[in-house]
Amino acid sequence: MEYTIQKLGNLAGISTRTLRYYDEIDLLKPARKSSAGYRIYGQREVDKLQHILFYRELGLELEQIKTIVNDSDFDYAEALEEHRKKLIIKRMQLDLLITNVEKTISAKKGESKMANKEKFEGFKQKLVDDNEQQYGSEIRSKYGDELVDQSNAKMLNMSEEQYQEFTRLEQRVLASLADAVKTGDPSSDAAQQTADLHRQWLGFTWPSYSKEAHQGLAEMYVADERFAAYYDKAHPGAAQFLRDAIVIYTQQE
Amino acid sequence: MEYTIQKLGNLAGISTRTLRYYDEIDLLKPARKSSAGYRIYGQREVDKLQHILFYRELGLELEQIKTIVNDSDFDYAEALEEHRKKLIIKRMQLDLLITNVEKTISAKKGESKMANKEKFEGFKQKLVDDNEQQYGSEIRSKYGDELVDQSNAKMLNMSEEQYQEFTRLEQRVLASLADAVKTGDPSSDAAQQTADLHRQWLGFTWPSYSKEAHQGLAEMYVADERFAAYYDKAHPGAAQFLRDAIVIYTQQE
DNA sequence: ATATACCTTGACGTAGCGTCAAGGTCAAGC
DNA sequence: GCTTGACCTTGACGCTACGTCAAGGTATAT
Repeated sequence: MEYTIQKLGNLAGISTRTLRYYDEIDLLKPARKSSAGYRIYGQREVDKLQHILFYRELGLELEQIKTIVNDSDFDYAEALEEHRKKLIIKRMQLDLLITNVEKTISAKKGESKMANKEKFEGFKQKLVDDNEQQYGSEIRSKYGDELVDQSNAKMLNMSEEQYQEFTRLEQRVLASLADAVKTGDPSSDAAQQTADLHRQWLGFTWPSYSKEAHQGLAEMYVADERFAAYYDKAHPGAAQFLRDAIVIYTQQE
Repeated sequence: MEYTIQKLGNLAGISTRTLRYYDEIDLLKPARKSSAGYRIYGQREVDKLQHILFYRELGLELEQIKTIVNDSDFDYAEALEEHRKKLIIKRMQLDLLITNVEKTISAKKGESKMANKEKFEGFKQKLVDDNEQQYGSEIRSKYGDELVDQSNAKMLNMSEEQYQEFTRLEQRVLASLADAVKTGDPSSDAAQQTADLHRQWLGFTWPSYSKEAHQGLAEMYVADERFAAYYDKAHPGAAQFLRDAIVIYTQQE
């Protein structure tokens, strides 16, 4: 079986540009070229591409992948181990960043607390009550900060209407999912509509949309039992179905 | 006090190239230029640079920083909040990556080699079968399934005993939570014990422990209804309670 | 006058492609 | 045999935040 560039791209779910780039950097060369100069890929290239994409999924750099897939006796175990360390470090840095950002947020919030006074009225009342009771002042302030932090982030930033729309949308996702799952086909219109509703729903809590993030969340739906349980309530296997639909949704266009 | 480009660079600990770049993108213009065309910065620019570098430290993009430092009445609180969300998402993706890398490592290392090989063979076979038919989104989704299946062997990589302990631990978290919530006090011993169990439970699915991650997850328990529903099954308000307990737990030393 | 320390603009390189642009090729229908 | 449209080619810019030369002008001390 032979493939032109686009056929291989469709098969693997990547763009032709990507394949041309891989050719350019000698990561994946076509088996041969047709008389007209077209790239022709064979079965061996399909197999090799599978390996490449697998390692790409793991976040390895293409240069690394090149050595891994070319030297069959390359110590990929060590390469993966090194990669893991890098990722761990990256995550630690991210954690540091996040705490710094959070500190800044709560610090700035402290200054402008008065401005948002009314918004926080209810929470403040609760805080005061709590304070009166058992928490020591130190814990109280931290706890309070956190509470305000979280509330502000998730709910208080939404207006009442927004919040209602948010929950309504969630219901629609569930209803639509229940409908779609009956078709049994994640690429059906109904399923794709569900995925689109889901994307809209995400818009309420996520700062911006990205296919990658959407797909990443979809993976969590099957990987994490808590998510799975939530969707499977509607219909057994619904989580998996939703995940499939989202994958297709994000890969289109 | 006036500064040439290098003096300012030394003062702030950044390169002259960086300053020239900031000039180029209109992030930080010099106060004036000397007769020979040298960039001359004044005190105002020093101050502004402080702000710029502060936000840079937090990982914001220069474009964002530009709007923040130029519009004095820009809502930087919201910008920071959005930024935080982005970072959290990034962290989730990183976590997913890391677990996948780890799964791959242990799969390649372990004796499950054969199983994996078979899976991979089957995966390749499926590709061949698929291409006999036609190309389209449906196939792409299957392709995705296989990839995920393979890398997603998170549970399969656990031994039977490990898995049983994992589920047992989860039950203990729920039972302990049900107990603790009756005290009504997230700082109570019972609640703190629950948080500790929860940390142990995390150890099964998370490669390494960090307070930030633990706390981040706790926030999700209340922010995301799916998590909340899972814990509230045990007792109404249990999710909020667990989150409070975890916050206290992570803030202790 | 010369050395040297500092300044300028310009331009390429980075990772991994997305996205035109200009132009050749192939199969199908008329 | 011609047109159309789908598919192919190479080439080149764009994206982030600069690092790193390079070629050449300027300030200052000796």
